[in-house]
Amino acid sequence: MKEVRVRFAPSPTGPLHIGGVRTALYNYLFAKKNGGKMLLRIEDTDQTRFVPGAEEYIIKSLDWCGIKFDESDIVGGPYGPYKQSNRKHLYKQYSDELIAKGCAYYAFDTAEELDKYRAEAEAQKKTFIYNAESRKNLRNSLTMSKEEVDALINAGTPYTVRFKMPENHIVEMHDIIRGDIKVNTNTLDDKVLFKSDGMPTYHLANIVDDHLMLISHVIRGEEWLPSMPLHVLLYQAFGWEAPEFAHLPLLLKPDGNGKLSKRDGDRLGFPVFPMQWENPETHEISSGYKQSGYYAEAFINMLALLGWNPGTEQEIFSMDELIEAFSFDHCSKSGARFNVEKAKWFNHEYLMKKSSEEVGKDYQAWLKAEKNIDADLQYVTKVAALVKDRVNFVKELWEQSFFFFEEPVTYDEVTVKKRWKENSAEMMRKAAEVINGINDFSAENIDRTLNEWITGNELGMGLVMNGLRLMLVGAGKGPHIHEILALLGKEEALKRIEKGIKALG
RNA sequence: GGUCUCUUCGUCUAGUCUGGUUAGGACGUCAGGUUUUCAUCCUGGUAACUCGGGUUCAAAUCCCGGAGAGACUACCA
Repeated sequence: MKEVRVRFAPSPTGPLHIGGVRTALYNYLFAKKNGGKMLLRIEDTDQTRFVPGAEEYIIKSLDWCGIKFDESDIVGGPYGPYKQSNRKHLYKQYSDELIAKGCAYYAFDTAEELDKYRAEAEAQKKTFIYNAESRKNLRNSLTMSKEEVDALINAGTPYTVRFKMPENHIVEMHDIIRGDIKVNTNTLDDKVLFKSDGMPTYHLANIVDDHLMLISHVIRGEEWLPSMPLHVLLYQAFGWEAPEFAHLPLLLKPDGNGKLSKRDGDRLGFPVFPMQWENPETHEISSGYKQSGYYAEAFINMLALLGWNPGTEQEIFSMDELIEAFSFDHCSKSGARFNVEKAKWFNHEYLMKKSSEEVGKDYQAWLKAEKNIDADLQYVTKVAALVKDRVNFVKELWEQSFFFFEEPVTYDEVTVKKRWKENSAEMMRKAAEVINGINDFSAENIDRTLNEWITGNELGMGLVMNGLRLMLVGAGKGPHIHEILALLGKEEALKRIEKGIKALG
């Protein structure tokens, strides 16, 4: 097998959404699995759709995901430049070559004229197609004399170059995921290859660049399947060997129908973008996985399993494990509906696997940023160790551990009603005495001492423990009492008990 | 409308090539257990082969036909 070379080729027309990230991921996994190269090519042939910051956003996002390129304008490479606007000068000769070979022709129809034809056809419930039939009646180099054409071009008349689609020819193609596909060229149209603004269209630039960059496998979304015949025909017209194709299933909306779009995210309460994006024009902010608290590893793991499976029951994969396991044999053909709950579960799994130190560090930063609390790292790490298994995200840690950072201000009404009995106050005074008497204030020792005291005096475990919880936490939740006591320290604990007794009486 | 693609639990999917499974797993959900609390966790349950024909002793799996869904249908990618 020849060297595997794949590319991810986004258009910088906005932020990359998770479908695009997955396409990049599968390209990356396939390349690495096969010891090949992965390159990034920016396809910015449409100058009217340029969005400032989009290219930088794409690069930063993929970097966060851990998808690294072997060749790009950033890291360099022997086939650059890797941005099509910087390759502009390359394309015209190929368009000329096709015309010389009789595979393409000049067309002088203006955009307005074509719009008019489409509107007229639509009025009769028909579709206007620029093809072998209609091109006979349109203004192009197939209907005009050479002199006429030369005169128009020399006069600077705008023109496009169109592919001359062969008539009644069956294009036989093979897709790695979908198998054999046949299409009759009569259903296809004469696509524009070269625009009147001097830029190639996607179709031309894509084929030329893939050829020049020695791409072996084209791995892209299913939305490209309809242009596959044109692309195959272009390779044939040039006399080039075509790469292999793999068209990936689409990512669908979690509700309703259709493919996932940029607007779905914040409408349904989950991000569609890897990282937060601010629209440079409207300054509207779209949320991102990173900012929502997802770990990149969890995000990638979740995305990898949307449309691919290992064939085993393993679900948690590191990037290296994904590379090892990846194969198109286990890619599905049908679109995958995105599921937020499962995404959260993945993050939960990764959060549990992380060390308390790591989670503690993130939580410490969160506390500073969100609550303006300067917490000691050692202390936060201990808190994280106690509660990290209970949440999906670092930001949810607060809900489970706020009482380690601030004393209770209110006491949960339902819990008070249920747990605070007539003799509770008296019991808490006694408990405070016992706690005050503990010298070795370790969780184990507190646990033992409290247990001995309660069982020895037949006081009722629930009465004492639930009462203490109310004093220390202000609610009926949290880790074991002895753990809370040990972390809070004797002084703080006693203070809270005293305060609680006063408050609840 | 036309062309192409797709179709297994609510969702992601295994199984289809090489017919014979109690159609498996995960998320969700429900129940139970653990826990002095809440959560986590553990155990169990729930729930699917798009429909109709055909071939066969036997069809999710092979064949034919319908239905539904999606993508594309720009001098956008």
